[in-house]
Amino acid sequence: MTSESALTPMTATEEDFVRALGRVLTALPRAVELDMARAGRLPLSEYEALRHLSETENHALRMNELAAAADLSLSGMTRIVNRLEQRGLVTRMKCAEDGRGWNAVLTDAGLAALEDSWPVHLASVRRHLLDHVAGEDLAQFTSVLKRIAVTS
Amino acid sequence: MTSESALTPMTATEEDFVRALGRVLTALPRAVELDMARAGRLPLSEYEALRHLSETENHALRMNELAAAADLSLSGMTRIVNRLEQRGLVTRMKCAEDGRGWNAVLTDAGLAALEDSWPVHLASVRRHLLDHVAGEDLAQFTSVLKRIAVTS
DNA sequence: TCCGTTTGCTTGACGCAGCAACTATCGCGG
DNA sequence: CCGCGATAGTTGCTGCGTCAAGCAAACGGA
Repeated sequence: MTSESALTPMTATEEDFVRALGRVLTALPRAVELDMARAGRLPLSEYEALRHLSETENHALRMNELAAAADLSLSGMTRIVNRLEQRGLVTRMKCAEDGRGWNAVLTDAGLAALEDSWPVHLASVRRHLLDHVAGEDLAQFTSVLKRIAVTS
Repeated sequence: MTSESALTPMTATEEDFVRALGRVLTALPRAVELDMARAGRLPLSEYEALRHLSETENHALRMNELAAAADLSLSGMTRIVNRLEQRGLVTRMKCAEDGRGWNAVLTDAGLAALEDSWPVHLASVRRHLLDHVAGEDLAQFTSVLKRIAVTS
């Protein structure tokens, strides 16, 4: 962010690309969120949290791991887990090895809610995203996306 | 969203792609926003609003046009313009042809703020995004992105 | 010309996420 | 074994953006 560099303005192609991406950035999560809401399923943030839990051995994760996995601040994740806990989809269990730590643990009801939601989520992602990239080189896209996501 | 279809689960490639995109979706705007904040410049939402205004003939847009351009709800744009107006970066002028309408008009101070911010914005976008797609086929990406963004 | 509907915008209430500040625990150096 | 910095997590505060309700102007039919 030092301003010593020349700062060539964007080319028309770059400009076009950035704007198109910007539009996807706002439109896509909104569309999926809407589909989930309309179907009376979990909001995306909660869905993602439960999904990450469901993917571990013991259906449990430390708060900070969960936050990192979901790309959320720790405080944000605290509030999500609060909500989930109040509805019985998750339990908090003190971490045995580290007295400061807490594990968010998926309950049976949580797993059920996740399984109830995933078809809606999948259909939405298919419709809004995957259907539009059919026939493209997904691996190529993925590698580019990963490079982008890596940056500070 | 009708559940009649078979709902094939994602392949590993698709899964990977969706996750990578998800990460960019959250990380990229956050990174740019942070750069702007650290440099003491405009937040992204205000920057975009001013930018859209600056791109018109008379540096003015109706509220609903501005909201649509920025992919924001009308009420959201009302609040942004409120903020901008309080700081003198924008003025509201009653629309001549339609008594219900208001134009958001870029002031000199607004233009100055925009010009002050754009190098930071550009550098940030270069660093977080464009640098990582150098040598790729941007036009191809753009066309895919546009297809995605179109969906309901 | 008058009334009902539609449109443009604002406001109120709400929920969400982030940062900063705080508490509690850990673990290391002396 | 004490003290101190680092780490885990929660809470207060704030800003932002959405939806729903409200208000005012415009339009269109009778």
